[in-house]
Amino acid sequence: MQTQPRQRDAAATKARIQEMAALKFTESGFDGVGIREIADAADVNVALISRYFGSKKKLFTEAILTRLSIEPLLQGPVEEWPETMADFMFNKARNADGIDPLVAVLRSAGSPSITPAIKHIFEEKIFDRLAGQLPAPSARQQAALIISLLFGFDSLRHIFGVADLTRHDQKKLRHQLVHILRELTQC
Amino acid sequence: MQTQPRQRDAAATKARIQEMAALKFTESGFDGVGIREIADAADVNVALISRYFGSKKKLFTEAILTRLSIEPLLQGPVEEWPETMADFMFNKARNADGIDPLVAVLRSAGSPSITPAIKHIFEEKIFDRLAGQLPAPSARQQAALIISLLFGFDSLRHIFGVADLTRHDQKKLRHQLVHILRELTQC
DNA sequence: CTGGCAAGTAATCATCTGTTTACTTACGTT
DNA sequence: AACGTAAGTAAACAGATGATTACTTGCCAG
Repeated sequence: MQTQPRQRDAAATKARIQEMAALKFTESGFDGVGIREIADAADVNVALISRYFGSKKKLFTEAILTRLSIEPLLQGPVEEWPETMADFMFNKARNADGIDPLVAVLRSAGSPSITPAIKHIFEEKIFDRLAGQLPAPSARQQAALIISLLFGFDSLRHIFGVADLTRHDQKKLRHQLVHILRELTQC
Repeated sequence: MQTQPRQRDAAATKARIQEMAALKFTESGFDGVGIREIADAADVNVALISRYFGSKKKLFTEAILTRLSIEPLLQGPVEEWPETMADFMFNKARNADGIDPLVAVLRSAGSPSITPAIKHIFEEKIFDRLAGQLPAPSARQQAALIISLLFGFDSLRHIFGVADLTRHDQKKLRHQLVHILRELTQC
């Protein structure tokens, strides 16, 4: 029995690589996955990764960093942001495809080769973005604390898997989170 | 010219390895450093690492995880904790020896081989410890949010190097941090 | 039908990984 | 002074890493 000759579609192949890369990077961070692993998951030859993306680093940038955005949290008026943010944090079935750029970034915090890129994109697309939309005078400090809280919360839940944050009766926790976020967006 | 014959002192050598390992792990996380790099920094033969610590993983445990403690934050009465915590976060010139277990852990979040160990030690020595000392009814949720904030704050400052958190005029930021921590330890 | 370009492949590159081997040599005990 | 234990060393292990090579093959324009 001969294997079916592969259909050729560069665009689709590149997209498939990017998708599986995003998934794998989410699961294991930048250093935790090899390009062979990604290639296998995408059912693609290893050499194509270098061909289409140049390097593993650039693949990470295209697959993860470009998906990083705080925009979903800034819908509606400022007063509603705490609720929106809490929802976002708890509904991190987000795409249901297992891809989570923030988790990928947190898991890649120890990879010296990409932290500069992370820092850059992060300041530009997350920090400045949030600080710019906050009305209050000390917007930058507020933004810093808000993001600290959300980042740390995500770390505890998804990276270190703290049980108390993973439980199902999260009403009280959610309530407290909203309360604190309200405090942080106002004062 | 012949190199001086090396003095022999197993205890001192082991201590030197552990110290330099702690430093290197702080700088680059678990996957970011090779044992040869650590051995060179400690001016020691690579094989001695395996001999004295068994494996890189165990070295990480002994060098980093055992130094991880929340105790310094829980001095004095609960009312003073916010100040103490803020101080601790800002004074992270801590030992001045460049070793920072928390940073090392954050930078190692993407290394699947040690995250279970991190999680265990962390829940035992950080989370349960804090939750147990908080007086309020929903102590565990509060503990979770406090640690989220502190972890995220540390990430932003030391891993992603957000400029606004690294500045020198941190009075206002410190004030806000204390304010939020007070809110988190009381309500 | 047929060239040619581009998509896909297998094999190999050099380097690095953590760990272990067999060996040499320093130091305390007798 | 001789010896044995243990500290330290150099070399090599086997496997994985990211990247590149020279090659085959599918597909579309002419």
